[in-house]
Amino acid sequence: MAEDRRTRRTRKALRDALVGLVLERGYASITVEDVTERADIARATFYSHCRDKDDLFTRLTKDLLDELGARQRPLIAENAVGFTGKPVLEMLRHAEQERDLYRIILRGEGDGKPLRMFVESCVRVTAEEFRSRSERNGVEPRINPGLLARAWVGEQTAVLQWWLEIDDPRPPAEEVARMLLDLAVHGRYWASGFDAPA
Amino acid sequence: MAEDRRTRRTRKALRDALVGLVLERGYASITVEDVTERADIARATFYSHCRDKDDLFTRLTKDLLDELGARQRPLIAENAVGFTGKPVLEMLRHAEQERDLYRIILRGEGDGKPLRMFVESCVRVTAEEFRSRSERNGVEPRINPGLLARAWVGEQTAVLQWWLEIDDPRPPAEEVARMLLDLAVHGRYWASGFDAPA
DNA sequence: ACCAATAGCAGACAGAGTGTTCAGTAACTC
DNA sequence: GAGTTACTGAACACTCTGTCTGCTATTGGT
Repeated sequence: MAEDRRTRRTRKALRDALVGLVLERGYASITVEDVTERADIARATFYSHCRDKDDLFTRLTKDLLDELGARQRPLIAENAVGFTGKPVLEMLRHAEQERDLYRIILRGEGDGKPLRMFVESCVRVTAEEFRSRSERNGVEPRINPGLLARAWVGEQTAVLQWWLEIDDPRPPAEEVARMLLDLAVHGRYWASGFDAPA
Repeated sequence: MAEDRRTRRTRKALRDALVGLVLERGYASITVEDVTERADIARATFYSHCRDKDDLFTRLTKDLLDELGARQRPLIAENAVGFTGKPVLEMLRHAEQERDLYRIILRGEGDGKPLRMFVESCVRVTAEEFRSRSERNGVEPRINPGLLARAWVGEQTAVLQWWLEIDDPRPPAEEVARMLLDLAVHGRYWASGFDAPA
């Protein structure tokens, strides 16, 4: 038996209501009643789906991460050989589709819990990617691998957030991915316009 | 007339109580009464100092940023010539002194508002630094300057957070600063152990 | 087309937390 | 020491939470 149509409709309505309201007014200031009212759902029904507001937000985040993971997985294998930049590009595309949910997560709504889930998930993937690339190419990292992974994820996350908050003519995902790749390969010094390392 | 001693004591107690509690239980789950109880202050007194919990947290963040700004300002001028890495090092030192407050801000507590204040402040400083360095050295950035500043701040922030959450033998601030500088100059490709750009 | 299962509804409930007020008491500054 | 000011403790109405109730209407399976 597939999921009941009513359940599907309700979950979708709750999701849209939460995302929209958080985007407009901020997570802390919205009540469960605000959500149910916008979703056009009885308050009691809310509680038959989630324990509370946090629980709803956490589920949405988890689903998003699962979906992102599924889309990135096939690209990560080939990326382990050289830097293809494909996993990042895929993330940018996914983020553009799910823009509003990404925005509220990246803003740190919900006391940063969803953001931490997001970052942790990226770090796991990245650390594994780095490790397998090192091994495959027989090279040793020159700086602390923990720091390296965090730095890269931090860079991605910050750029992603910046990019998603631009609303009118956003640079295309491909261009942003290319800039991130340039930054990775040549460093910030080069990117600022300098030619030789200090 | 200097600030009343009672006021000073109360503010300090509120600060310590808030920071401690948020660190232990998370921002959303603590009440004003929790704070006043730990601070050993009447609840009414709380409201004579701040409008609400958010207001208190925001003030603490603002004060922290002012202090950080004051410490970095003299170092930024000389950094505009070459990359000295001194402003970053100063931030690391400041963060180590004010570790717990930094930690809760960086975690995104308070729906990420303090974190956004922090990031925005860093971006302002960084963008200005980049701009003046370009001008002084007659070079043009090779990639979008907005992205560049965000990426650098994102990297710093992520590393800072990672570093502050390590509790036992934290690598010294100087070492972390050096790694960040290496990353900036040579890029992540080099840092992973590869020799030549792809 | 029907029927059992189940999702959703409206409304009521106690309990917790908020933000304000106020008269009384202590501590501080000068 | 006198006058000012900060803190106290208790009470207030209010909002939001999370749970529970009996009732209704959709739904998926056969």
